[in-house]
Parts: sequence; C-alpha cells; structure tokens
Amino acid sequence: MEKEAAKRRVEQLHALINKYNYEYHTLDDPSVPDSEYDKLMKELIALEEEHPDLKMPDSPSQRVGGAVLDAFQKVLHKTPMLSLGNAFNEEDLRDFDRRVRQAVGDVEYNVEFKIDGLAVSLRYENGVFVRGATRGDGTTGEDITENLKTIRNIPLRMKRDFSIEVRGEAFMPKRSFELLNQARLERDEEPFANPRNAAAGSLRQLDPKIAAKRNLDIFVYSIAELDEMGVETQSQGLDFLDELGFKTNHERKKCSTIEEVIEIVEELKTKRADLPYEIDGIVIKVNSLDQQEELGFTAKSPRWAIAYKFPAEEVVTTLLDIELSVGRTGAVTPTAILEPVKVAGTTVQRASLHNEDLIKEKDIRLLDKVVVKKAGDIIPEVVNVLVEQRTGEEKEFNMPKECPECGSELVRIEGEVALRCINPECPAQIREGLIHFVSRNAMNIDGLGERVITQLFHEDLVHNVADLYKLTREQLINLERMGEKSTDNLLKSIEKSKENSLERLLFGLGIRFIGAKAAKTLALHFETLDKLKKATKEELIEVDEIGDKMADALVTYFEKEEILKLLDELEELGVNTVYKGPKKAAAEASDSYFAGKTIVLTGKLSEMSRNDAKAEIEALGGKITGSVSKKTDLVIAGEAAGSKLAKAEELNIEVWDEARLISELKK
DNA sequence: TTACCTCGAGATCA
DNA sequence: CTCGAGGTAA
Repeated sequence: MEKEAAKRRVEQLHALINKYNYEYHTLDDPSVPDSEYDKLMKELIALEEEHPDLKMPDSPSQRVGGAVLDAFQKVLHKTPMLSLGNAFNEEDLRDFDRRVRQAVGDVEYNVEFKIDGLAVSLRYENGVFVRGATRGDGTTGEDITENLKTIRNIPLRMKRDFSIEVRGEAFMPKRSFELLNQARLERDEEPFANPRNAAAGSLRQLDPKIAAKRNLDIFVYSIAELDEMGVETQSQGLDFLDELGFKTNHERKKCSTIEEVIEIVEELKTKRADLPYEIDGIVIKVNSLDQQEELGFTAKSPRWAIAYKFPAEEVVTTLLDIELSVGRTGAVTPTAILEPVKVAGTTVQRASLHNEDLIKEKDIRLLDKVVVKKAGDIIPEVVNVLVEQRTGEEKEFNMPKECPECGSELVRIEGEVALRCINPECPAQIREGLIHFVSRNAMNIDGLGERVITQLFHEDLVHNVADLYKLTREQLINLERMGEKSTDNLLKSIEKSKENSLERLLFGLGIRFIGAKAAKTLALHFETLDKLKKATKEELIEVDEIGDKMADALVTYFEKEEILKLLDELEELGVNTVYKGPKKAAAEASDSYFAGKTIVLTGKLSEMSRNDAKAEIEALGGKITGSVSKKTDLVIAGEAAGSKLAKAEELNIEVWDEARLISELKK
C-alpha cells in the first residue's frame, strides 16, 4: 500500500479498535461482533509490519504483547505507593471516624470495594501510557509496562493530553481464573492457587504474549496529582477517571456519617460472593481532597483512609510439632508445624508461635486440634486450641533449657519475652548474622543466599563477615551447585558490595537496636565509621532520633576488641566505611531563608504543585512536616486553608501566601 | 508464610 | 528436564 494511504488507514484503525475495545471492556456494551475486532487488529498488525515507522507507542496492536524482556527495570514512584491502615470491626471504624473528625471536623466519606489483586501505577505523558509499575516497597517498583499494555481496560491513550500517574488494582476475574486453571489441568500443568497469585504471576512474565492471554483486568482508583486537575473530592476523581477513559469500580457510595458507612459496609459485604472478581475488604476514604491533605500521612499510610478487612477465614487442623530456631540475636523462636490445610487460598503448614508466653497463655500442646487463620490474610496464626477435642494423647510443650544449636544455657532477660542463647560463638547466630549482612537492605550481595552461606559456614570457609571478602574463585567453584557462571556473578557482587555507602555496612553489622533507619541517621551524621567509633554516649544521644538504648548499644559494641579488629580487617580488605549518600550538606549550609526551618504547607497551591514546593524548599534546607505545632517556624497557606492555618494563627506562627513563597524561592 | 517467575546447575539422553 | 535459590507479591 502506498505510504500516505497506509498512514491514514493506520490512524483509522487505531480509532476504530480503541472505540470497540472501550465499548467491549470498559462500558461492557459492544457495538460490533468480536470477529470484526479481530479482523481490524490483524489488518493493523500487518500494516505495521509492512511500515514499521507507522507503529506508534500507543498502537492498540501492543495489546497482543510486545517484545520479550530479559529483566524488569526498577521504577521510582513519583509519589510513594502506600498501604492502608486496617479496620477489622465497627469499633475500629468508629475510632477512625473519631480521629478524622477531631482533626478536620465534619466529613463526607467515599466507600469503595478493596479489590484483591496487585497495586499498580500507570504513568501517562501527554495522554500516552508510557510506564506501568508494581508497588514494590512503595518507593521503587518494577517496570511491567509491556505486560500492562495487554490489559484492555488500560487506555494506551487517555481522552485528554495530561501527564499524570494513576493508581489501580490489577486482577484476574474469577471466571478467567477458572477457565485458565481448567486449561492448565487439561495440559497437565499445575493450577494456580488463587486469582491473585495468577494475576501476579501473569504480570511477572518476561514475555508479554503470555500476559496477553491471561485475561487480566483493572480497576483504577486514584490520580497521584488529583488536586492539580481541578477535582475536589475522591468521588469526583473517580468520575474524572471514567471521563479519561479508565475503568473504575462503580460500586461506590458517599456517606456523611460513620453509621451510614457501617450500614454500607454491611450491604456491600453481602455482595461479595456474587461479584465476578474477588475483594478482600472495603475502603473508606475521606472524600474532600482538601481534608485529605490536612489529615496527611503517618510513616506508612494516609490518615484519611482505612481498609475494612473481612474477618479472616478460620480452619481447624492438627499441630504436629513445635520447631525451634535460633535467630541472629540469639532469640529462640518456636514455630508450629501443622497438618497442611487450605486457608484463604493457600496451604498453611507453619505458623510462628513467637515465644514461650504465647504457648503457655493459649495452652498449646503437641497434637492439639487448633484453629488457624491468616492475620491480615497473609501471616498464619494459631488462634486457639480446641480443648474439648483433646483425646489425652496431647503432650505439653516446654521450652528447652539449652540452645538447640550450641547447647549453651538459655537465659530470659528481665522484661523480655524471648529466651536467648547468649553464647557469642553459637553457630546459628553467626550464620544468621552472615545472612543478615549480605541481605538486601544491608550489603546486598546478590547470589549469596541462605543456602550458600550455610555451605560456606559448614565448609569452614567463612566465620565472620570479613571472611566473605577473602573468598577465592577456587573455593567457591568447588561448592555444591556452584558453576562458572554463578561463581563469577557472586565474586562480582561481593566486589561491588565493597563500594556500599556506610549505612549499609552499619546495618549489616547487626548492632542491637540499629535498624536500617538508625543506620542511615548515624551514617549521615558521622559520615565515617572512624568518627562513629569514637563517638561518646553523649554525642550519640544528641543526634536526632538516637536515644539512650541505641547509644548504649553502640558504645558497648565499639568497645569490643574483637569488633574493632574485625572492622579494621574489613577496611583493609577494601570495604568502604564512609557515607556516600546525598549530603544534608548544601541544605543546612545554605544561606536560604528556609535553611533549618520547619515548614508546613496547607491549602491548595495554584502556581506550583505541592510536591514541587516541597522539593524546592527541601533543596534549600527547609524541613516540611505535616502538622502545625510550636516547633513549626513557618506556614505556607494556599487557597482554602483550613484548621492548620487557624492553628498557626493561634500559635502566632509566621504565615505566607503562595506568592510570597514563590518570590522567596526565586531569590 | 506461601505462591509464583526466572535463572543456573547438574542429571539424563541423544 | 528437574531442582532449588533468589526475588517479589500479598
């Protein structure tokens, strides 16, 4: 076909296919038979093959699955993808309502289904879908764009040319799940355990053609930058998403009191079994975006929303045994070994019993019939014992007096529930310590998992973390299941870990009370391991967020002769001991007006987005916090600022409008 | 805690 | 081809 004609036809095909697709999948109201759709799609693919330059990034042909990837890339979320707080009963809902009303006064709620799938974010640039990602740890997820493109309800081009990030829940409808498993059984393949796992598995395929065949679906529920879209409430936001061509869930209701919310929750609950997709709860959101903003966030979730979780399924099984394991800190933890049983879509055979007290309190005995559920639908838990079903065969369980790994006496430190092995030479502790050292948030040494560490330890090749850096190619290649490739990869990642910034090393050392967060704080403050080693308790306590306990633990740790020797050894082996992250640097030293000040943003900004304002102020050394207190130095009030402005006036805190902020930022 | 995908190792067969 | 480790998700 001649070029110009081909181009026109391709454009026409885009429009037609997109229209039919939208009608079929999003509106559920097709105007042409499937065969027509298939015919057009075939024609489009053929044309694109003939004229590759006509293949647009938003071409509907991508629905059938693009190129095979060799790995998923990391994606940084523009705004973090947080999880929601949970409510398990009416009481929790009323508490939530009380907290909300205390902070912002009268509210309206929007009640929505909580779809049981995987959270994804979808990035659009100038109206075109450019990147889709999993939630990951909330900050960084995986790029699954190609797989998401195969979901027909995700518009490849929105109806308006915005650049936005929307959030939604990808899932597999119950019907698709059943058909898929039926087909798998016929092909003698293992069926998937439940629709959620099937959906997650499909989206983690490197070949998008497989994902394309899985009939996934999505409900979209938010835009990260809603306030910049002229939308004022969550429910308007959902309508707006509909207008943009997304599929939202239409089972949603606005409520003005918590009693009404509870009523709606009860009503929605009854629909659960009849829905064509699985839900694991109901989400209640403060409807007004201004009020949402005012409520803000805790460290891990928004204060303006809560997820009502359905009561967890409970199942009876037999407790076969209690297994003991010794952790990195020497704590001995009992784990229940259960007769395998299906709970909430998966098979459960182990459940942590946490400590001796819990076993005593619930009077758990070996061979007891126990009730098991999955707390938060993930972690298995022994709820209680069916005492009335005892046969007399059951045996009481007593924690051992000696460490199951090294035989030394276990102690129970006052005020603690855990029994501890305090032998510093205990092999279990050393092994666990090594595993922790190489783990992802610590030194992040790829290819060095639990199994390899255990082998190295047993082969007497590694006794402490410094030994890891002395391993040779010959030693590694002779291990079980280690070939050329694995060995080279491992050596490379060990080498790479030498360059890690100080906080990773600090966290990896496993000093008591020093988690990832404290390690970062210390690294940032002291900058070198040397300075930290020499810090006195007083100096440590002075650091923000480092308290008495952490300071003591650090001092005790760095007093030990063998520890100092180990650290010197690491340094000699080439392990970096200085902080490499972004410096608080420029910020605090900056002579900007904002430097060192604690600032609160409230109300709607019109010229710049809240995120940009935050970033710019922080770059100049200001600290943005969520609520006004007497520690606040300055409040920036946009339009329609609410209680935070009132509070600022009450406390006599300086208040600026947006114009003043912008002029100061320009300096 | 379990399920799923991907990879490399090593066994087995050609 | 099967196994198991490692990573990720809820």
